Amino acid sequence: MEVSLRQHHRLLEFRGACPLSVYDHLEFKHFKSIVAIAEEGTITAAATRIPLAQSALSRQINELEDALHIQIFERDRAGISLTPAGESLLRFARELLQTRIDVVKAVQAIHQSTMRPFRLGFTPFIEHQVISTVCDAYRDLFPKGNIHPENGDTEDVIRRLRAAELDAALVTLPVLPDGYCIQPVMHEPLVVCVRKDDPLAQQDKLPAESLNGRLAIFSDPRHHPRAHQRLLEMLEAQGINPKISNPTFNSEHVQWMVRERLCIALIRQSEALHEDLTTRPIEGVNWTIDSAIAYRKEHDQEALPLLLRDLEKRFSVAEPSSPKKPPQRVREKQEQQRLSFGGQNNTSS
Amino acid sequence: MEVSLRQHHRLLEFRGACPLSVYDHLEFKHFKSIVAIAEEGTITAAATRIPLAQSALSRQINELEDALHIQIFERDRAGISLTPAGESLLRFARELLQTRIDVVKAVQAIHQSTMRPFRLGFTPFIEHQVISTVCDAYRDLFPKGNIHPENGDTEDVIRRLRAAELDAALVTLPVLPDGYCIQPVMHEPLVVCVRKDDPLAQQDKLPAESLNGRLAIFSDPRHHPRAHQRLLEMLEAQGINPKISNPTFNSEHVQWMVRERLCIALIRQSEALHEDLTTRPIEGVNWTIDSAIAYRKEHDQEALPLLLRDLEKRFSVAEPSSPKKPPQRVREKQEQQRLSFGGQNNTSS
DNA sequence: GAGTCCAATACTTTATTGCGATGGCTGGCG
DNA sequence: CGCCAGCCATCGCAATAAAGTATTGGACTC
Repeated sequence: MEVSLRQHHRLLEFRGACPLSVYDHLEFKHFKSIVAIAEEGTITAAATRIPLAQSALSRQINELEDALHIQIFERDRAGISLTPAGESLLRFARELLQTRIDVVKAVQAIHQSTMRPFRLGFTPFIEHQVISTVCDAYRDLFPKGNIHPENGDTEDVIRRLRAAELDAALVTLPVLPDGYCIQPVMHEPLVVCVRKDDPLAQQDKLPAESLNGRLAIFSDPRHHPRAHQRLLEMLEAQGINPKISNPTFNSEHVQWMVRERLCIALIRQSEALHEDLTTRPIEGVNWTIDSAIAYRKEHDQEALPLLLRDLEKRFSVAEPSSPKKPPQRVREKQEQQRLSFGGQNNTSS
Repeated sequence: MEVSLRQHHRLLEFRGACPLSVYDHLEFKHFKSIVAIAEEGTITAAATRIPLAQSALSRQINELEDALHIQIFERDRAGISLTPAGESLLRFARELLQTRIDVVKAVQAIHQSTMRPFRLGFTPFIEHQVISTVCDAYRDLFPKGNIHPENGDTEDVIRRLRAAELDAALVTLPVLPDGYCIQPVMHEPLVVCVRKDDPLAQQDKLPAESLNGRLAIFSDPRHHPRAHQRLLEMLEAQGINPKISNPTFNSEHVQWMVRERLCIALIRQSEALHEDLTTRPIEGVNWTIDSAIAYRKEHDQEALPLLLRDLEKRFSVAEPSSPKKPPQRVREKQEQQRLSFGGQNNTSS
């Protein structure tokens, strides 16, 4: 019986499974050693920090270099320094060590209480597609986790974020980066919406002065005071005196106002337009609506670091002005998904 | 002497350094065990695959769960299954194990021959900003590495990629995904460039039929035969009969032709325009120029997997139609870099 | 109720790692 | 010039951790 077991081991070593390989000689403890030596400058100093005996650390690194056939350090008098290979390895060592911490924290959180729900605030100005991308990312990372999106005005969302009633919030800039961090996710140009038969539509870019007295703004000071104020400042800097309309986030409403020749308005470039309307950029300026995810630096949501890391990938494949299609990964060989010059999808409604 | 050393150890355990922590109980070998158990369904089967004794594996997992205070597996009759926490952990385990392999391969390559240069092909249609982003990513990952960008026509670049004379290539789609893989990096809408005083400029979206007989194309069959053919097909599908001009990639040249009323032309939406010109989308279609990085599946460039991984992050922060600014990471609290509604940068030349 | 399959446990054996000591090397300093 | 100090590599030995062997006990099947 015991003989047959041992034979199995032998046999399996030659199967395609995943038996011993060179890579197995590299463990997280080696990463820690490498980081410590690189930071301390000597094996001796690093050893006291690990903590470990100097001899043990020296041996550990030598055996690693031997197993991997990589010379990580250059030993010369009075110390030890990184080789080019070691410098790259150091970079990855730091990254992976941090990832390990994030993973453990997140998985611990899932275990305790099957993970408390992730409370994601968002403001009315955030596009739905952005919210769903964030939710998808979360569910992909934590299949059994719960994510609770809740909307609210910017100040309200920020206040709740700061009060730890939210774990993260999707907001549009500008916001005061006070007590929390932000990571941008999308930038979208702002353009002027006019009737197609408006004289302004003749021009390709609208001079700022041509908007004076006609441009209405619909942003609500209560929904996002800083953005509202910033918008007024920017308009003033361009010599534009806007009409302050009743606030609304309803794009249909805004477009109706423009169609009725009551005003012209600023809208997102990607907004679906009524057929009587068109958009024009403003000459000499480059205003955008910037969406970002905000979170407390001292957060207690263990899922957050991994989610942020994943979002960096999600908001990938820069795709100007067509906010559809979740990020597609075409890594290994497969049907080429998108033949360019391809879709006949109508972008307008 | 020996006493003082040991005292140092004691002291340092309480410093902020990086002494023993919970996370250190999780090593790569645990990841391997978790993956094996999850895939095999029983500890016994997984143990023969690792290879390891069943008892050892059982203990290893139990001790890990104990140290991390995470229940990874659910033991019931007839086997073992993942808890929700375990499912998430499994995901990260696979990812990190692959990363470890990629890291070791890349660093080994740096060591041997101080890493052979990374030969990156690109075609004339690739925006310079894309190339520089890729080069930046490479240099960031491998400070001592060399990257050699070389340009060429699409077929030439693809041929050299297939012949292993290039390690990767930035190309515009479509290309036959034959023997190599592609990973998209950017999509850019194609629009029609017309004079501002052209009657067509009155319209907001140009009906396909209005282009018939006027649209000239400048794509070179030699530079990219498939894209050329695809473009012709797409035009034909819309009933557009194009004028075939002498091929050129010089945007100034194309714009000059349009300014001289010789034709109208398809250009990238983000192209800098002469002041007499403007652009209009074509109604009912959504043509884009798709940039992608192509590489052999059986590549021998060890830097490639890590570069691809990093590029997923680099081409981040979807930023419609303003191809500037390398990706900025605003992770930890710092000056909020971009106040929205912010720049007064002129996008046109 | 015997057979089977599986995880967990007890105990033994092996491997790893740690420690202290030593030697070689280099650079600084008297 | 030579001595000392600092550093890394190596060695022998001891402690610890991990793996292996054998066994137990539970649960399901027939």
